[in-house]
Amino acid sequence: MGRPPCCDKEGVKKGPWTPEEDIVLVSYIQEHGPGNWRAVPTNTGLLRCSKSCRLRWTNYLRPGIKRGNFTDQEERMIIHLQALLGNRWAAIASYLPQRTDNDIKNYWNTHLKKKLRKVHMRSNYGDTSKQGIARGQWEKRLQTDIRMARQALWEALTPQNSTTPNFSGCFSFSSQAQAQAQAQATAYASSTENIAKLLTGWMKTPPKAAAKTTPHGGGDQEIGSILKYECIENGNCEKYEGMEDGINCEGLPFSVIEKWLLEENGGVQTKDCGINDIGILDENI
DNA sequence: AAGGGATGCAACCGCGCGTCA
DNA sequence: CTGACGCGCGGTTGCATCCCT
Repeated sequence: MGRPPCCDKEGVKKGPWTPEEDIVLVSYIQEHGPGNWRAVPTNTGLLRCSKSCRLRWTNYLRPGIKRGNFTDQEERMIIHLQALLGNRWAAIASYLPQRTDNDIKNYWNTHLKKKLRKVHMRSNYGDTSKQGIARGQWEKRLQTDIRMARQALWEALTPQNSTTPNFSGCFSFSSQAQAQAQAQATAYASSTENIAKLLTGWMKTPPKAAAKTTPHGGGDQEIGSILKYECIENGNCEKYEGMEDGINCEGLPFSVIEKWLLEENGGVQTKDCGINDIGILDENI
């Protein structure tokens, strides 16, 4: 039953990628654009399966990926989105254009899960007489928020409501959040100097095909992808020209869900609605 | 300084979905 | 209609590094 694995051919290399392989892959994609992964190993001579090539590109070599520590905003956003969407990492990643789904998944599994469990234990065994009231109110509010968000999601995905802003995965943060995110963005680093150099050239002249093909697929993300190139070129990844706070990257007002998700990410306050208050995620921890 | 456990992350695997002949 | 194929996604694994004793 089931399809035979795509990578069980003899002579197919597995394990960590070497800088040389990276360069071959990047050069090929620079020339042909991402996509048609089946053809990549045969055309490049790489002893890797197509899947492996795609994964390496989308999770590591693709320009615009931010590596390094997650910001508080990103962290909270992941927590909110995980509560809302579950383990749909690709969907969550679409809200954090500079992060890959794999990165987010790893971060959740290694950091956030642990953190939330810890916080939850503390709240279970600590003095909850005061917290109980606050938690009850907060949970009520969150439930309402989730209902609204689901409604918004439903509306956004329903064809007749096509005027609703879609989930393009692109936000404009408040100035404080921007400053922080921008500072963090400088943490982007590639695995090797060579690749970084290669990508520098690549980013200066992104091929049309590359902008067309998205890392996660789907029409909405195409926009995010294109804007990513713009932001790389402009050197400003948080806010695009003509964008204002409260306006998404398409120049449309935020949908309910976007507003909700950003409400507490805007640097207004972080005390009450940080992860310390997340208590309904037990099934996911 | 050494070694053993814990941690983080890149990469692999299997499955589902969409497309096309 | 159906089966093959390509791609994307989520879960899992394995290895390198870190940290503690």
